[in-house]
Amino acid sequence: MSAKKKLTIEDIAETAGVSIKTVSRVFNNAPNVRQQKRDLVLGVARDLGYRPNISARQLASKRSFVISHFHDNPNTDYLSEIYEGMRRACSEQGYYAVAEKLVPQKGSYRQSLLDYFVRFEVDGVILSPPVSDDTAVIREIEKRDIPYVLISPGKKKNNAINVFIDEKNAGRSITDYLIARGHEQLAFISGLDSHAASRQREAGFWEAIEAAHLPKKNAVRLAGDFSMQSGFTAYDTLMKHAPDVTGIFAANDEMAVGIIVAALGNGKKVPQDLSVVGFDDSPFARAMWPTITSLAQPVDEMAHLSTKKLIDWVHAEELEQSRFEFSTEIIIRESCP
Amino acid sequence: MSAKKKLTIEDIAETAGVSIKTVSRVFNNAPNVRQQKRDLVLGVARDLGYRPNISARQLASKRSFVISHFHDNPNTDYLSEIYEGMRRACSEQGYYAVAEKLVPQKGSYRQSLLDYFVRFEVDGVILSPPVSDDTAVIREIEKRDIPYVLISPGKKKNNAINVFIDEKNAGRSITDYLIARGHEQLAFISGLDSHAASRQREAGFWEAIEAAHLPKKNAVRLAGDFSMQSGFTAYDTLMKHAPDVTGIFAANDEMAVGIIVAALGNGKKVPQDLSVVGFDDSPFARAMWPTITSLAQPVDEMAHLSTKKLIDWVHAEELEQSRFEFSTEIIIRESCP
DNA sequence: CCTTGGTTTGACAACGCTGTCATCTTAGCG
DNA sequence: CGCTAAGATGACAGCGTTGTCAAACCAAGG
Repeated sequence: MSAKKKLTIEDIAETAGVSIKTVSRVFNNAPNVRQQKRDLVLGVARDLGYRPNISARQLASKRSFVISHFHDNPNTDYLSEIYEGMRRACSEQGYYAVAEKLVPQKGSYRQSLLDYFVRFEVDGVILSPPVSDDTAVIREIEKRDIPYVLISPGKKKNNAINVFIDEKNAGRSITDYLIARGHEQLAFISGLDSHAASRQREAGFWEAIEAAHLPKKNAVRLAGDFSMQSGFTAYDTLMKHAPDVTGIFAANDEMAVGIIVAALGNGKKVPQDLSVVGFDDSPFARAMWPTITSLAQPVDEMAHLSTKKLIDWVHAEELEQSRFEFSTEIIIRESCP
Repeated sequence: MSAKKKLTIEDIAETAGVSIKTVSRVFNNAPNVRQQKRDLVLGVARDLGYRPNISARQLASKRSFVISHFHDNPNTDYLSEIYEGMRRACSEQGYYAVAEKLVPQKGSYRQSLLDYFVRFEVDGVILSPPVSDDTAVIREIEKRDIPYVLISPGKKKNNAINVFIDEKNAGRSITDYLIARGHEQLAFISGLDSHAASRQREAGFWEAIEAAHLPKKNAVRLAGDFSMQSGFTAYDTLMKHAPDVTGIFAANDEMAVGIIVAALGNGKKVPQDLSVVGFDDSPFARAMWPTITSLAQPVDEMAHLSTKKLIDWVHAEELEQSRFEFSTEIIIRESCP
């Protein structure tokens, strides 16, 4: 219950017997400080429980210590994971993480971004789909020389941090998994063809079929649109045209739910009669029963790493590495154990 | 593409022909400024596009201009809505909205909160369930005299802003709706009894039955646990013991999904043979097909209003009104049109 | 027309930090 | 052992606001 007075850089400087500037250098990881002093200052600061005042830093350095995530994605689960990853990285470095939903106008998020820039200052920006594919937005950010991250962009940019997974490879590996579980009659339920990701996942599917030397006729492709209902419908079609299929790969979890519901309604047991795998590891995959085996992106980790690299970039004024590919993980659950 | 130099309070003072202090007063809505000057300053500021520098404000005023939402709720949809409501209110007043997930230790979020307070300064706090029921957390916040909001708290506090809905009334109104649609044989699927909200919703259910003068035997209650699967199971029980039921009220949307899936599998048509309503208006209610009629809380609005009131409180140093009850809305969809 | 006391306005010193630049050390070399 | 250049350290002036307190103004009463 001690009345902890607010510590300033001067308190630290005084008890460490150095100038405030040296303390400042230590806290900014500036070069040209003897290791011994660095340790001394750090020790004193820790003992006293000192933290630099963000506002004063901002004011003096003209930096904002704010990293902003611009998005427009209805998948709140995805957004939350990104936010959490950002928050951790920011918190480690004394930055603030903020998220802003952009509103499209005439097909671009540009105006919405400009509205934001009038009001707030940011040191770094993170863009997630679909904003990460808005060239007008990217242009505005580059014009201001703000370091930025593109999460899963349609096309990667060299002067930005790109974080992504290999969609094709992911489709390949989950199909490999189905095959490894003994399935030889497979089906792929596609999402909307306009989504590049769906097409790439499908490419992975066919690659796996080929690699396993399964005859082409053992595999079918059905068109879906990412909705539960399209999964439901796909099941009917499947029973009509390829009733021997035992393993299904749906391009997202919602369609997997639809398939399972249809199968259950049709008296089939999942996974005994029919195994199903999804994609995205969404809340649906966890809430459905049987729970759904699904392919997960390490979204939190992607956000964490890229935020860290972004802050490094802010400090270094130079981009070191521009591409970070992440590997995916198959979350094994009841629908295909 | 003009190189817009950064404006300071001095620029405004100069072109308005007043002192910087007067400009400051205007922007802080301080008393004792002649209306005429106030308008003059505001006009000049608008013309030049001036915005006060947040960091300088923070530094000089020792306020942080940060409102923080502490939570630990897996429902990201709910969190996102809160964040969006906060963000709008904050943005209107030049505040930053941040969200922080607290981690329980030994059953309390206290330590996690303290860790945060060591690192950051906040002007106001928003707590949502389950954090809003952690008395140790509330004590820490009160100890620091930080204005705070409790969203849907178990017990309301007089020296805090409480925002909530009347759960019982909500249960009543959605049951009324079922009855109004002509259903006379009803069932309620409960959630976990440990959740006060579930019990209150049920109370509303029975109140509606009584008000409609339906015989008690026309209504049954089945125990669920908020999971999809428990809804699925409940359906079987229902068919065994009360096959005449035509209208079901599930205490949340996930159980409603389970019920519908079971019914579809059983060859029943929803809503023709069986009507189902849920609660929470979650993403499941929108993604399922048939889409699910559900009761929605105005979460965004609740967050927006309470954030606004919270900021008022920060400025006024005094709490005006402590309770804000919100009314709910029935979102009519296909499962009970 | 002068007081009086409240209202309005302004001058100036903080606020806690970083940038700049000057000064002091130190290691390396002839 | 002295000289030099690079490295380490410090003094001090901002950064753009608000708080404090003093000064100027103004209306009303005597």
